[in-house]
Amino acid sequence: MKDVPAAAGLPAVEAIIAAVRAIPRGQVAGYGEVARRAGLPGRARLAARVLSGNTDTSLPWHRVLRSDGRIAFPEGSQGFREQARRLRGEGVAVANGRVRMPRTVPDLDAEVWGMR
DNA sequence: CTCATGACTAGCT
DNA sequence: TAGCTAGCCATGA
Repeated sequence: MKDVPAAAGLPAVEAIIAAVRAIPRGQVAGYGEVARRAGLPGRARLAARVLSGNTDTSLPWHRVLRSDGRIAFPEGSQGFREQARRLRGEGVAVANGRVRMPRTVPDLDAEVWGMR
């Protein structure tokens, strides 16, 4: 595992931290999305690295998932269980290692009928 | 510079 | 939905 640059003042890292903090309770976001919001498009892996090195317990890292809505840890690992536990604690449904990602169609009818 | 390693993605089967 | 593959970014040996 590579170490995250200790310099806690790096803009990129801070931006990512801020982006993660910005995720509302009970909601989730992908690594790529977080990176993009931090002004770092295409740096999904950087976001992952930052989280892996993060130690701040107040950081809602558990709200960050992979693009397919799955937890980024290997199933059964401690990190995996911890993340799943925290998510459920916020009312997020976690089934078989994956989370219901906010599909563009929370309501199929509205989408089909062009209502919104 | 090249190679290896990730809490990653997107595309194809 | 599940597997595989190739591409990407950043870091360290």
